[in-house]
Amino acid sequence: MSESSTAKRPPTIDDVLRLRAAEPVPPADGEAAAGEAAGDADGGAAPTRIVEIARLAGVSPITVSRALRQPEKVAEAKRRKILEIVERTGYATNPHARALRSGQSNIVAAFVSNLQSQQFCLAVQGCGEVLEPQGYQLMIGQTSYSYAKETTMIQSLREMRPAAVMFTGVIEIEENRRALRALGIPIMETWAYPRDPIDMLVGFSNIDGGRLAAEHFAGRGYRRVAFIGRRSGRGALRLTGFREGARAAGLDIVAELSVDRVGSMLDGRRALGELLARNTAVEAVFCANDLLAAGALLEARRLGMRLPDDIAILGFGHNDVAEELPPGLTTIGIDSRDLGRQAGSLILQRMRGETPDEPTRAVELTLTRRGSS
Amino acid sequence: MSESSTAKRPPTIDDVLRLRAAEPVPPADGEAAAGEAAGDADGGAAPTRIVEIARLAGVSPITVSRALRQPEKVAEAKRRKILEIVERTGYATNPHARALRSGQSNIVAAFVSNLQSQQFCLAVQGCGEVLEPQGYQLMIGQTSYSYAKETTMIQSLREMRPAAVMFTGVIEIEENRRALRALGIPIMETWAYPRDPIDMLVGFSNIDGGRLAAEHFAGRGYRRVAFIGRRSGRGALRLTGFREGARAAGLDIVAELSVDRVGSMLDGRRALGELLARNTAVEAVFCANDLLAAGALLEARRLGMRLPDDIAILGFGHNDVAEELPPGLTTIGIDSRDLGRQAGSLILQRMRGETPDEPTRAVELTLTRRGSS
DNA sequence: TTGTAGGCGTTATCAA
DNA sequence: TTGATAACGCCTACAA
Repeated sequence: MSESSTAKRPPTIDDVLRLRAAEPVPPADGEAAAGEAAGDADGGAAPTRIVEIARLAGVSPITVSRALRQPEKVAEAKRRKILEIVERTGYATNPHARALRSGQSNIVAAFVSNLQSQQFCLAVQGCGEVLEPQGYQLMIGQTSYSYAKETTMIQSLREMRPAAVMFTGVIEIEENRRALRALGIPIMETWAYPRDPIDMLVGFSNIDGGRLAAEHFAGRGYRRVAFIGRRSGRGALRLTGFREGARAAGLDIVAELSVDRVGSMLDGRRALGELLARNTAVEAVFCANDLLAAGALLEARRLGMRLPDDIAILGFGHNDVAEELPPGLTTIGIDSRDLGRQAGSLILQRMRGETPDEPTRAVELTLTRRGSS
Repeated sequence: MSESSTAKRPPTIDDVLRLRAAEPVPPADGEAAAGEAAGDADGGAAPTRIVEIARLAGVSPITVSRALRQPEKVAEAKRRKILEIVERTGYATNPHARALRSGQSNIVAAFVSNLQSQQFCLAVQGCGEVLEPQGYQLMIGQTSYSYAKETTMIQSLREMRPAAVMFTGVIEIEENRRALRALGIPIMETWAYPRDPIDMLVGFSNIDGGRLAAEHFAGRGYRRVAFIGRRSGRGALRLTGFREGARAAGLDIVAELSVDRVGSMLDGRRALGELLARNTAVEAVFCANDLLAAGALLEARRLGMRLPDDIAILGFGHNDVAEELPPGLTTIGIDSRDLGRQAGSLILQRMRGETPDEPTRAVELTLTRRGSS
């Protein structure tokens, strides 16, 4: 994009001004409190142990514990008094002591393939919305689409001892699947629809997504179509479905271009350039994700093509920035936040010892048509 | 963007196909292992207590503990043997027991203003890169630019008892600042340069950023300039600097448009439309963040304006998707991942009981010029 | 350099 | 419905 060079992909920097940010030098103040172990703040230090509450309430510690965890087992009056004291003093249970004794952590680990992905983050947010009000905390990690990293993270789960784990994806490596099962905690996979989820699943069929893309193209009257995407993971599934759909509808797949990275507009741009250079008279392109599609769309327009007449572009993933690009990107996707919420509520049920009657769920894929197709 | 309607902001959906994703129904398998407490997996269950390692190594538990935490205090041979056994058996320390006894958690809480922000996520990733190899785990929360949410989260920190906290922002509310100090743990603020950080800071001056914007416009010969951004938080600081710089350079600020949301292309688009409707003969617009700038840029081009001749646009934040938009967005920003790394290493020092000699650091602001200015 | 004794704060278990 | 007792697994303090 930089300058007018079109070949160079890493956007060259035309002009860089450097400025050492220097507001009037701040005194290295504020150090006072931090660093010490037990900051005692403003006098009214909150109690740190359950016995202190017990003393104030005139009951035994275990009763306070019950009032907090199983309120129904404590007499109305006592319970009210205890909770009032807890509230007033700002007492907070020590989660480490609790986890140690009960074997129940309040941490739920969430692994995203890529923290930069809007949709994955939305799913995690949705999951957090359900779990946090119940006192659980999400610990977020990134697998970076790397099996090695995934394996490392799963190892570290053994140390972390979370109450449950969720992934924005499915675990393919058998060894990792075994390791996860061995944790003996609820496991949530998402974003695909494998036959044999490890434990619970809120997913959708990427193959169906690809098929839907082909059907959409067929319905709009395009016949010469192409695919841009990764050849592994979900990209491969979307391609599989796209091929099936194309065959069924009698479309010609004139090219399948593979890219290495996920979420790269530049790769999409380059791939479209390459596709056009092949002179395949392609009419419509399905990109396995929205950022690739955004790159392709920008490149097409840069070359003076009109969408969708000269070429149609279809993305995947409901990325709202990409979809804003004129003339609007048609895209297939799911409601990621809702997926996250569903995942969260299943996890919650499982953590409570209930048995969800439907531990494997499918969410709806939708195609949103805009100007690009 | 939808259809050809230009007024409606929430992109209308032209056409929605629904498809119940239905791969061949998967057997609700995989349930087997999960749900139970102590999954005993494949026979070779890893030891869960330090005594088991001690027994295998023929030493006392405390020696194993030392070999793990303070290896230099254990004789070479014993240490090697112990670590070999730990490695081989896959023993993992129970973090809860450890935290309970030592008072040292291995959890670092990180709060981002918005999980959807590429730059904030990058900073968190950078911080994690430094902390994770040292055995710390990042727990990520979102404050949603809401003081109320911020207060709630800070409350929950009392329960969580992390080893340190980092924010992609600074804490303004005095009550929250007090509450944080009272935690007695290292606190890291970022993304601004206040005079009185709570504890540690890796930041930059948003005022300088605004000033830099004005200077850039002056240098390029624009005189009639405008601002689009929030009137609170960092947006307000950037505006302050922009005003100062404009005054110093003799520029006319012909308009200051405020938006309510952060990270909204639509708001940027609308604001630019409004600005142009005012007929102020504006030559250059500084948008307080890149997504606003992207919206403004798209709107300008939709109206057939050429950049930068008809209008120049300057963003803030180094968002790489926004900056890809033709003709390339000029933007001011920092290296967020590096900021995160610096923050991480300061936090690390503090957690180790060292006293960083420079607990308040400034990172470099850079202006990257592309086609839009 | 290694070990012994004991407690961190909570909750499971059993008894009243 | 409430309480006494003990134990979760580790590490601090002190001793050898």
